[in-house]
Amino acid sequence: MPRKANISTQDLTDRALEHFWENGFHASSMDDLVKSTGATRHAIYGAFGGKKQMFLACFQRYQDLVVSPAFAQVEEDGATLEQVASYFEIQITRAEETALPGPGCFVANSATEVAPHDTEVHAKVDTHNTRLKLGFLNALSNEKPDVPPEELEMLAGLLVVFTNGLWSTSRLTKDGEFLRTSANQFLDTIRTRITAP
Amino acid sequence: MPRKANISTQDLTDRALEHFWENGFHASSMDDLVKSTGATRHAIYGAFGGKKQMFLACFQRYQDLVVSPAFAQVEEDGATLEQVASYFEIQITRAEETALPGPGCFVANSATEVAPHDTEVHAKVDTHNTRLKLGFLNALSNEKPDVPPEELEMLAGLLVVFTNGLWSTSRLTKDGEFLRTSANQFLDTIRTRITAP
DNA sequence: TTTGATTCAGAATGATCGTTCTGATATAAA
DNA sequence: TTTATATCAGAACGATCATTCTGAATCAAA
Repeated sequence: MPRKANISTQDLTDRALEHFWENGFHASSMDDLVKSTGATRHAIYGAFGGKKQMFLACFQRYQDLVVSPAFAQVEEDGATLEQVASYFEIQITRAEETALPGPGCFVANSATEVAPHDTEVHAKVDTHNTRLKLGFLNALSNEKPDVPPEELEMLAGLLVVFTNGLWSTSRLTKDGEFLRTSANQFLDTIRTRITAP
Repeated sequence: MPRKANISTQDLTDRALEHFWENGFHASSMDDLVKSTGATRHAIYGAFGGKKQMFLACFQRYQDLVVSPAFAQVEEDGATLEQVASYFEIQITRAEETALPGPGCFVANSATEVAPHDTEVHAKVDTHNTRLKLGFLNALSNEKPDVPPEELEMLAGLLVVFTNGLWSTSRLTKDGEFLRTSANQFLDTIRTRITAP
């Protein structure tokens, strides 16, 4: 038998993330993960300690690899709804280039599959959603600083709800253009709302 | 004459539905289901044939017991966005009276947890979402018959996306009032959109 | 009552799970 | 080379899963 190549923990995490993302936590057995990562059980348990800890590492990796690169622009000082639109566009394009219907959002999936029965994952999902809301609020208050803060907060919450709905839908539809127009139309309704008297 | 069962199949389904709804498919073991339904394994396998078939029966029961009573009004001939608002109100109130964060929507949960790896469940989820979209389209076209049909269809799709987002959020937030205002504000933006030039 | 069918509670079964262990093999320093 | 360490492939382990089976208990009809 040919000996397996040594794999860095980061590569290992990347490959595990891909598998968890596609299949979820429960449907990913250690046998599957050994096969799809190309690592040995020894390497996996040495690097993470167990399946659950590997999953948490993948959660963090997803933030760094997928969420942050697309969402950082929304969190920047001068960001407006244009950056929010760009965030949606990036994610939808990525989904189109990968698969539709596709694996959706790793965090949103974890929210329904794992979080309800695991406090650690629940906390991580909460943190992510708070981050989204604060980012959206940043963009909204730059877009229209004169709108009352409580209304902007409400709209930021609305955007988080809609985002979750988008990823949910991306697991069922093969129509990327529908996701795109949904996002754009929704942003349009937000825009007209804060522009109207 | 066959002996009368201690638990009717419908009661059995109701109790199984409750457990599946709260815990999902993978986290519900047959041991759990035997305990929570009060039925024997013999009764369960006799009535359904297996875990998966019992789950599908619960899926149908959820439509009849939860979806239809709330959504039928949206599908009626004269329905407008007022009925859509009432649909959201009913579901949010039920969630508040049950638990928040709560089990969300059985269909939406199945969509992320089961559907991606099970064609039968996938088809049932698709059917449900199509039903939602057609209902919303019915209400929208009654509300403003003069708006171009393609725009109404787009808005109906938007409503489905938002609905999925709402149930997703209801699994994380304990703030029912936030769900309520989100739904109402979103409906408001839809209303102003089809009223504006 | 007796009989035969039916449902009971729970043990048995075989598969699969996450995790640990074993013995072989490669690598690096001497 | 020799030796020590690290990593390999994969078997072994105990727990748990869905499903089937067993024998006692219950019921309907004779």
